[in-house]
Order: sequence, then C-alpha cells, then structure tokens
Amino acid sequence: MKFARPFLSTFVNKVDAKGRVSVPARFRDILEAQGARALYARASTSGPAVVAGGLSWMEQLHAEVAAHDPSGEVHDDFAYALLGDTVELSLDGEGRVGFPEELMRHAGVEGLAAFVGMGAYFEIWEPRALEVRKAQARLATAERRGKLRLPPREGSR
Amino acid sequence: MKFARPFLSTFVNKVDAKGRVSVPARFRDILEAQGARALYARASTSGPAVVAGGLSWMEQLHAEVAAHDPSGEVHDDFAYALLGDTVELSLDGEGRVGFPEELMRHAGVEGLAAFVGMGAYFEIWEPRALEVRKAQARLATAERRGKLRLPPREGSR
DNA sequence: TGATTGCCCATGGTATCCCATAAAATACAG
DNA sequence: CTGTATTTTATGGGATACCATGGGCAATCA
Repeated sequence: MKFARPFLSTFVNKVDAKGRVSVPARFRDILEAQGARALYARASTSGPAVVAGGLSWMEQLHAEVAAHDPSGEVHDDFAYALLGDTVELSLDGEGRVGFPEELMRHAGVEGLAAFVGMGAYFEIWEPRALEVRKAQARLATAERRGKLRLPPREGSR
Repeated sequence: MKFARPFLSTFVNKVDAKGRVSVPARFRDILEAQGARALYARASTSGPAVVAGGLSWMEQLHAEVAAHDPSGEVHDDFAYALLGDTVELSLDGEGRVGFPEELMRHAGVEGLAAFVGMGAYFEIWEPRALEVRKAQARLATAERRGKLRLPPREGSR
C-alpha cells in the first residue's frame, strides 16, 4: 500500500446556522488526493468525538470487514459497527460538510468544531474537550518516555 | 476485482399504507450503478432481518452456488437456501419497493424500516431491533479491535 | 368487479448549489 | 526586509434541486 499524506495538526472552525462546517483546506487536499470530494465519519467508540477519514480509510474498514467469513459472527459484528454506523458526507462547493445531528451530539459540538489530524484519519471534537484530552495525552506520553521535560508549549524545534 | 462503492450507514424510512418503502437515495445510486433499478432480497438466516443487494451481490451468490458440483448435495443446499428464497423487487418511479408480506413479518417491520449498509449488501430491520443488535456489535468490535491484532494472515504491507 | 399492482403527479422539508464578502495567507515589488 | 497586490480560506445567505412521502388513477388478474 502506498503511503498517503497524513492528516496533521488541529483546526477549529465554526458551525454555521445550517449546521455546516468548513473542512480545513489541508484536510480537503488530502481527501481529494484520495479521489473523492467526500469524507466518511462515525462516532468514536472511545470518547466524545467523531472519527473521520477519506476514501483510503474507508476502503481499509471495508477490507477489514470483507476479510472475515461472510457467514460468521465476527463479520457481522464488524459490519454493523464499522459500516452500519459510518456515513458518507460529500463536500459542497466551498469545502463544507453538514454532520448529522446525532454525531454532533455525541461529540458535544455546538458552535465550534475542532479537527485534529491523527495520521491516516482525523477526529472532530468540541474544542475544550479536545484540549483536556490533549493535555492528558502529553502527560502520558512524557511519562512513558521517561523524560518529563516541562511542556514547551508548542514548537518542538 | 474492482472496488465497488459499498453500502454504508443506516437510514430509517416509513412504510406507507400500500406497503411501499423508499430505498435510500444513496443505496439507489449504488444499485443503479450496478446496472438495474432493482434489488434482490431474502430472509436473513442469522436474525430478524431481510438481506438485500444489487446485481453484483446476486452474481456473487450465484457464483457461490455454481462453484459446487451440480450433482452434489452442497450445491442443492446452497441453491435452495440462497437462490430459492430470493426475490427480485423492482423500484418504482420514485425509488420505492414493496416487500413481500412474509419478509416484513420475518423482520418484524411495521411502520418503519431501517436500512443498514453492510458493504457489498445491506439489510432491512425493525429500527429498535437493529439498535439492540448494533449496540452488541459495537461492544464485541471494540473488544476485538482493542485487544487483538489482526491475524498475520495477509501481507498487509 | 373487487382487490392488487404499477405508474404518475403533488408537496413539504431538507440539502445542495451558487454567489458574495471578509479574513488570512502568500506572492511580489521596491 | 517591508509594504502592497493577489490568491486562498472561512463564512453567510438566497435560490434551487432533490428526496421521502402521500394520494389518484389505470391496467391487471383472479
């Protein structure tokens, strides 16, 4: 499998009155490079967030499902959980999408949505909740690596 | 094998007084892309649901049957189970189908029908029953994906 | 002929398309 | 390197097309 350009960094955009959000331009480029002006999204199973990705990400999910015996229970579980709950959202001419009400509620998003790159995919969070999660992640990472330096705020260069 | 657009996500539509249900527009597109304004359906053998798909799915079933020795028992079992109970339903001008009474009863569908995408095919459920099944699938999947790595069968690199 | 099935039109609501504008990023010239 | 021109982004809002749904009517069949 070819190495695809990863989703990186965090962007916070506004959710307008019609429920639309601009997908960050950087992310848009990656999505289109994968061959579609669309993204795929579902509720995260591990937190108040929406997990999303492009065609490649979705094909990977599909492959994961198809790899199991279609008459087996594992196949069905995967299909219900991964495909049955994933929605395809196409971008409008300006690069916006309208997330289903239910997904926004799961993430607790109201006026602002934070897009955070996770490499092969990305997530959408309520901005403050994401900050909390990130702080926790920084701590855990520093501990694991054993070199707990004081948080240098940002640029690590 | 070319990658076909998969059936994704869940849509709940109303069953009208005449027993008609709108097939979700997204699903319709996929069906038509496969070359027919029709779908194929039969009762699920693993739950209170109707299994359905388009031409490609049908061809796949057919191939599965044809792969066995026509004089053998397996061939006949498959044929009776997979082909003998499958009905072809054509969509009306507005993209609706009328499911046979028996299928609806098997799925326990009355006023509302939930279409859930399963990749190469889709299923029709009674909405609440589907929610229950999905909740279970999410649990099972989270456990499987969380604890296990995918079997090192296929070279994933 | 009564019931069923398929075909056609009507409609409210929603999502998409399209244009406009302000803010930000980038390119460019001096 | 600094101020300005040009191009992208993000956002707002009106117009439009599509979708799910309901009902009428004609053809079909028992």
